[in-house]
Amino acid sequence: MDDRKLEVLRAIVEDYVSTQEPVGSKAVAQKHALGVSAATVRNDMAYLEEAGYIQQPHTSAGRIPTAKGYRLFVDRLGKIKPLSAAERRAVHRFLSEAIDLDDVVTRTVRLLAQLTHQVAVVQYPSLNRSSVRHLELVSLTPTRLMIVMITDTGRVEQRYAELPAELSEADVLELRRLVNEQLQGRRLADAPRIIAGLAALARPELRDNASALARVLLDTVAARTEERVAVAGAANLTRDGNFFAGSMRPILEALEEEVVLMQLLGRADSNALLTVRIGDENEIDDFRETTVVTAGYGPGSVVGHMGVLGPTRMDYPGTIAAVRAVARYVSEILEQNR
Amino acid sequence: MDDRKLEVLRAIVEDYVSTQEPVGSKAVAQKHALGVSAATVRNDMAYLEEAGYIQQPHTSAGRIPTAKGYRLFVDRLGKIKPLSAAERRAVHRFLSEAIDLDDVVTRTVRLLAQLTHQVAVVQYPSLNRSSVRHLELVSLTPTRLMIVMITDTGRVEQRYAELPAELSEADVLELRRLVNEQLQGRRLADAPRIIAGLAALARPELRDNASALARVLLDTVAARTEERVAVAGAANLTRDGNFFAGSMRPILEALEEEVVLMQLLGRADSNALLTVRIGDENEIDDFRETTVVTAGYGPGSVVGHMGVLGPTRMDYPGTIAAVRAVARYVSEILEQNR
DNA sequence: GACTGGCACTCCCGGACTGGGAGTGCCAGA
DNA sequence: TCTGGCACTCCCAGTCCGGGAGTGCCAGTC
Repeated sequence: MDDRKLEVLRAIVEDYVSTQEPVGSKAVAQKHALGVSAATVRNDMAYLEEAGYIQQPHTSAGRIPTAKGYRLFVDRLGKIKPLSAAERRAVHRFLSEAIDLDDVVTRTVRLLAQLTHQVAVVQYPSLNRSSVRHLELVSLTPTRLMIVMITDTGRVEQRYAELPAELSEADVLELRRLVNEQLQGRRLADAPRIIAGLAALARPELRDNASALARVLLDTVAARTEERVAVAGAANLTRDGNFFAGSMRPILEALEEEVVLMQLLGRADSNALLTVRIGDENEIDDFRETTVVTAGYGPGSVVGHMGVLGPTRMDYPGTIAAVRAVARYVSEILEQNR
Repeated sequence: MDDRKLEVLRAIVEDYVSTQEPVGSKAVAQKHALGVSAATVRNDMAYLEEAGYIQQPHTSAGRIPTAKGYRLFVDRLGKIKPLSAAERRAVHRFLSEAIDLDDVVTRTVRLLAQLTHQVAVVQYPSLNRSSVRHLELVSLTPTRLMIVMITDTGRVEQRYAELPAELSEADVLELRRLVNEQLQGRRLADAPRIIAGLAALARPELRDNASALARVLLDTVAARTEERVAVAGAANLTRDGNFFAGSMRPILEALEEEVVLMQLLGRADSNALLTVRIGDENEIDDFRETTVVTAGYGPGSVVGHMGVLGPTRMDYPGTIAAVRAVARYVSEILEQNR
């Protein structure tokens, strides 16, 4: 495939993204200074269509890119356009004002939605990849205990335990020391094993209570592996003709299904810094017309993913740059708060 | 206004809600067994239109209710239809499986959306109306302190404080005792006053650190009066012809603006068990075509509001029943966890 | 006086039709 | 290999039109 054909493809992608209308040979020849006539462009277009990069909505209409065409564009043609200095400053300031983890995530997801004009999705730092920073036990009544777990990524989980026997304040102190000794600094993925042996380490008189506590702890670290995600920018779905009414419904529904969102984010290859899945590269049926751009973030290692979701016809260079920049800033912030 | 006219209005509201189409005199006379002819119904309709309860989209079309008409329907004609026993059981089971406050709110908002087929909104228990159950101080480094505040409604807030001087473990214990002594059981609304006097109560050597801590505490209880809300069921906006594309955008946008949502929920008269605001009774422009049904909830006193939001053309008896029932169950659950 | 059947009238809605325009494919010539 | 020309295709928006649903009013009946 020669260079000019690639240029024609680039022209089609760029024009179609900005106008949302099939682009014809004449427009390409004129606006993009290829130095050839419309007829020549037509020949190239015929080739590109044959090869599956573009298609015609109907005879005698202009061409629009296929998923395969976008893929080629992203891989070989799109030069990522970095954020402006002003944008970078704004991102930085907005994120550094966050007061806690919840706030970081909320701000991040809004920022992404605003920068990209798409729907943004941010996964909370995964519990599995976090470690225990501190466990707090608070005695509510002699037989009722509140457990608060704080992770190094700033997540706070709380649970209640009903105890089989009464517990004195001194007992609570002892249990608190025990669980912290055993669990502090440990990765949550390793926690279940440790918790299993916990009761055996307590004084015999405390053993019943300790195992009740262990059961709840186990639930805290394991069962709630279900991950949380934040979403923003749903209104962007209605942007110009982003989605025609018909295909909007299932997407709005999916946005409220953690499972689906996690699939979209998680399928991202964790090794890659940034993943772009275009159209039917998403294996979920409702997202055949959708592109998902995701990036991992975290202090050092990846503890979660974030991304945006929009029509395949999106501004790839801009979107990719925004997602990458925001993921980096968030990682920095988590690093600082470590 | 005689009884038959009211019956005609009821027929129009009910038919229009279920068919979404202007209803004509013939349909009313036939289906609703009023024992009179279509011509008579026409006379009544002319009266109802004159009085502002119904209107004609255009000459020679059927009638649709106005906001005033819905209002009359809700106030005088709608007999609330209670949930079925099966529904009640399902609600109860689903909510009682919640593991913490976050989970209660998440489940509640989904449940409401599903029961009513509308957009549901649930406010987290207001910090202002909660009291402090426990304050936990965790020393991260000698000059960095994590503060975790737990309220009696189960909310957990965390903050970090940078300290002017180093703090020993014993000092942390002392401060923890001090702040808990002073604040435990106090309502958050009263907390700022108490916190202001906090530093003065500490040992002179701890005073600088205590006031740094106090500043952060103040921020925790006061600044974050900004309330949180959960939303679900946005996909229901696309239901049949619920909202025409044009009016959907601003509503999706509003759903991501806490401020607007709080306005919608909060304007609810706190004394009323249940509030229905129809069409232009909402003072927000984008919600002129929208009805909001809200209820307060809480253990004993009201600590937050929940509700649903949909087109004025909604199933009032069913929606009202659902909101009321869910609010009651949630209140019960909070009562139990107190 | 309240109700009813009849009737003329209004207006929306969907389908059929049409002309213009944008874009294509192909071909012959440079 | 590229280009200008040309016939062809098909969408789109506008117009026109008939059917149908619903109304308002009126004169007649109980």
